[in-house]
Amino acid sequence: MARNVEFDEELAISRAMDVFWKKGYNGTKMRDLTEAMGINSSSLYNSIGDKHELFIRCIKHYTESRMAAATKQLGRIKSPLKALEKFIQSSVYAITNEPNSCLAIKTTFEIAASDEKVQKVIKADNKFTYNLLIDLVNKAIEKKEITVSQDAEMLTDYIMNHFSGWHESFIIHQDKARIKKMADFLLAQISK
Amino acid sequence: MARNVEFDEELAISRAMDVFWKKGYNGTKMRDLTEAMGINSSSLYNSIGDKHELFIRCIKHYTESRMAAATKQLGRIKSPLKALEKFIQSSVYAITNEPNSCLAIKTTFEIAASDEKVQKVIKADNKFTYNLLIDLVNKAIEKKEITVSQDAEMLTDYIMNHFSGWHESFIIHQDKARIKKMADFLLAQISK
DNA sequence: ATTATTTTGAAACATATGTTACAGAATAGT
DNA sequence: ACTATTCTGTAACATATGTTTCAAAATAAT
Repeated sequence: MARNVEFDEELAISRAMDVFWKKGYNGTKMRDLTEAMGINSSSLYNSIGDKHELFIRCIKHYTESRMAAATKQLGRIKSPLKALEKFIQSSVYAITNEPNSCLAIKTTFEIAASDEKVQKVIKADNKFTYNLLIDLVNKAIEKKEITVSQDAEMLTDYIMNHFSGWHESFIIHQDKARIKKMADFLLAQISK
Repeated sequence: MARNVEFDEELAISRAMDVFWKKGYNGTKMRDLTEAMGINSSSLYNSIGDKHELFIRCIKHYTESRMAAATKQLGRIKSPLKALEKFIQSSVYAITNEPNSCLAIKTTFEIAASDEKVQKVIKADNKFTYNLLIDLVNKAIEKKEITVSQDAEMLTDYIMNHFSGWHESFIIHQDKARIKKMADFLLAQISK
């Protein structure tokens, strides 16, 4: 028996996410957010909550979108090693072509250590990727597509942990070729 | 013909560094800094400058200390591969025992992409480590201690780029064993 | 059409924040 | 001891910042 929300909440979250992505949590001001979202702060507080709650929504949006994309992309690939390759190559593409480095990694280094709620979202995202990859690694080991190590857990960690270094490298050098060479070497290492 | 500065500037910088290290650039307030440094803002502005200049001094202090420590530690080791091992093991120790993750990496992800002066310091630090390591890698390749690849530049990048992933992992899981296993695997990979 | 309820916009609020002003204290060189 | 100069502490300043207030607008259900 009353008025409905006027703005598209998902679109607004996505716009806010872009601001946080570029400026970080502490670097983003409420006025940056309301301007980008195209709504007034009273509407924001009324429908979503304060800055921190909005940030949580934004990083959830970010991580959930990535999860959906990864699941979709890897689903149809039969060879587990080929799927791993695809995942790594997609990461390289994102790292070297997106305007900002990964929001999850930036958030991890900026505030995850001191913000429990944020850490929970980051952990969930990490766990998802870990589960996705360890499944592939296990299958690849079974099929003898991977023989470099039998320790699937370590190997999954090992693979995953390359991405933030690649982001770091790209922030510093903006050199796509360097990232590609490292990725090729990683792939060569695990493909034997 | 006048009064001298009362406080120990290097000590004050070191105290300020600890605050930035823990809270990040945007998360640190001037009053956090003056309190930790034990001086008031007029002395700070009078002797060092504004927040940004102080930050530059702090990250320079951080990176220069690390450079000195690395040079000192690796100088006496004869085998280049052993020196690489030592560097990696020292990094693992720092990552899993220091109260905050690397200030240079945190800074890279927080503001290096949008702050030229900061980026310059970060680049210099990166270049120093790169030069230190590529020298070892080249010598190790010459001595046939490393045979996994002949591309010293790529291999140096490859080794260096593990550290931020290990930091990320430790922030998320606080599990020393996971970092150690990855480091051991990396060492096994390059030691053949 | 009325009503009860919710959303929205403009403005304001309380506090935080980076920085400066200035008077007095301190001191290196004379 | 004097003096010119610099440093220090207190307080304040101007603006930024996260959040709230409240009246008016909108609308779903009756």
